Amino acid sequence: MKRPTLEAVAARAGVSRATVSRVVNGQTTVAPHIRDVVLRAIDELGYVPNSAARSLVTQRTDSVALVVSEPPTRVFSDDPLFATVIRSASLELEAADKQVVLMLASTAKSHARVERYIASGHVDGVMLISMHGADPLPSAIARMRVPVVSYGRPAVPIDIPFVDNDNVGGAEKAVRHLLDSGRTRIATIAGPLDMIAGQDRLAGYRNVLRDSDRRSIVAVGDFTRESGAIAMRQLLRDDPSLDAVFVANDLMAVGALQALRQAGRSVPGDVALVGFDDIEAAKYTDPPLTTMRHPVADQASAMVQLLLGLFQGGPSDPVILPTELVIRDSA
Amino acid sequence: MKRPTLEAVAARAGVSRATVSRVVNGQTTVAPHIRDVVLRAIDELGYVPNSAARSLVTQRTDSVALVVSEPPTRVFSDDPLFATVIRSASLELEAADKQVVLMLASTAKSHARVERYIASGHVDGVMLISMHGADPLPSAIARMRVPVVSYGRPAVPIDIPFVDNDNVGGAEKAVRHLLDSGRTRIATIAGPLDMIAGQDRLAGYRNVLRDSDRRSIVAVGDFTRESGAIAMRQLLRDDPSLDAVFVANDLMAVGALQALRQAGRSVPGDVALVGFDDIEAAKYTDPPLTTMRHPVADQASAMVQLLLGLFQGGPSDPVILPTELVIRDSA
DNA sequence: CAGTGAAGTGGGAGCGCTCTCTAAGCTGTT
DNA sequence: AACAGCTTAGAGAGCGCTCCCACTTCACTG
Repeated sequence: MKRPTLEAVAARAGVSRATVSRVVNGQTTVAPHIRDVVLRAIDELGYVPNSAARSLVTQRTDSVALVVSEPPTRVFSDDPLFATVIRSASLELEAADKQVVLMLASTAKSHARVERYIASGHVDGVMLISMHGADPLPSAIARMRVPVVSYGRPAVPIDIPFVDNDNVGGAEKAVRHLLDSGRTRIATIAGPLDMIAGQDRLAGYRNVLRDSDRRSIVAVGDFTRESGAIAMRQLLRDDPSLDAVFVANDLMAVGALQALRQAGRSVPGDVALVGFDDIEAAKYTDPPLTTMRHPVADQASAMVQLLLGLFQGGPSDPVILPTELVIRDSA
Repeated sequence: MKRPTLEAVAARAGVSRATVSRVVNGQTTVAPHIRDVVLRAIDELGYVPNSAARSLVTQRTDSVALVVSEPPTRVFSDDPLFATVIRSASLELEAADKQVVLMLASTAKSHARVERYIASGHVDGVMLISMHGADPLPSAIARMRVPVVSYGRPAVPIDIPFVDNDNVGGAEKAVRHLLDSGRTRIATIAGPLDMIAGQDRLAGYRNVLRDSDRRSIVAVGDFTRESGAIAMRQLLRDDPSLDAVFVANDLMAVGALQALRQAGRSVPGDVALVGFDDIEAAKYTDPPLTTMRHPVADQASAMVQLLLGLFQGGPSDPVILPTELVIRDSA
């Protein structure tokens, strides 16, 4: 009643275990008629290789971990990003015949668990999604002898390969667009500075303003809509004559739009607004939001490809994907 | 340079492999001072048990598969349900020290892959999310000798334990609420009839109308907003004097609301509307939607508990979770 | 003081597989 | 006819672990 083993198949086919193994693993050094006999025996017995036994000897598991090191509520509910990443990565890995083990690492306890799991050789590699600088997990995992890639540049300077979108360049493009359209007092609502996306987008903004000798006007939000509204109100107090704002993500831009309307400023008449991310809602705001689009799904599959490459001794150079200015009505 | 084994720890601690194994697995039949020596050796060597070797002999893997048998785009983008289920199930499994292997099974090819994976003993159990009747995967997996539970009652009559919300009872409650508030011509926009949620909610509607000797007026949608609008227009043509509609999900209800407005009917003045699911958007429609709330996260964790129970010979009785009428302004 | 039993430890088999090494069977060349 | 050189199959070791069983030790009982 228990599952058939290689041994059983070998007995039925009248060959040795080794030969069956060769057939199962697609080796060519088996005579065609023997092959057929073996395949029939496999079929009749419903044989499926035992993965534990196999990986015990091969030292491979054909599965990789997708470690999401963020508070669980944020992960799914608030941010469609994660869903897209998971879906895209899953699909890409499936094509390579690898399994995805999803690990949500929010608490210290689950961190320990993740580390133990990875250390125990359960997975061939790790894909890491961790957005916050204070997160100890990336360094911990990087120390292990297992291929790791990161979704997004790690917030602490550790040497693990990553795939990121060009946050700096994207921000530069956005701000330059505002300059080119004749705006002169350009403020920014930055994201949280413990996140790379927050840092880099602010850096891009500063780069362009510095090059054009303009003063930067900065308020900091935390990537939520509410914080965008609050920051916008603060900017209007700080510099009532501003005529453009680069907002580090669309969610905050939506909040900013709201605050601007309440303050009686028209967009883009009085104030031009450029967001970042091109989320779904950006199309439906009033006016529709000009924003920087970056390819989330592509980034996820690039991450998978990077990891798969690593398995075969491929390069570990970071991959930076371009962003694209989507011009709608707000700027 | 390679990972230390039990043998190495045993040598260092000056004991046998068996003793180290006992310590690692928390058995109590080890003298305290020996225990300490072993623990120190483990720590010094950085020993972590090899999971493949362990599961080869124990026949357990401590991981379970979460198989999502739906088109991949639907899975995440359109429906926050999946995200909630995945999050809730992950959290619950983590507490039980089990891993989640996420498998998206959309194509026939990936079906084969999922079956092979499960058959190969990679996981101790399977949680299945499959909403459509024509899906062959539930039956295929049910045939294997592995504990399986389903999120939602399987659309085909196969004998696998499941956790579902009370779709029939919920629909009954909703329709009864409409009756109780004095409505007399109550129509319904049903969901797709190859889905259990579609079938059951329609059945609940019919039950109540039958008992109160009223004629049922049915249009069928596919759970999308557009289909809700279309169905609503059709209902208005079929029976212009209807004064209430039970809509099988909120997304369609949003569409219906829109169609009613276009047709110049006020809600709830002319037509009362009750939805199902209590999605986020239901709060923000105009008027806010009266709807049936069901506990998605609870359902997911109940599914996990059911599966964990199965591992220990627990009951395989279906679990049905109650739904709750959330009265807002539309009815 | 022998006998019993509990507690603690070690030996060794074996989980199901892969892979190296060896042996056997061919073909083809001189 | 003999042997090199190839292809193909089998034997056997071993991956790292658990767990059964046997053994030793020591306390306690009659």
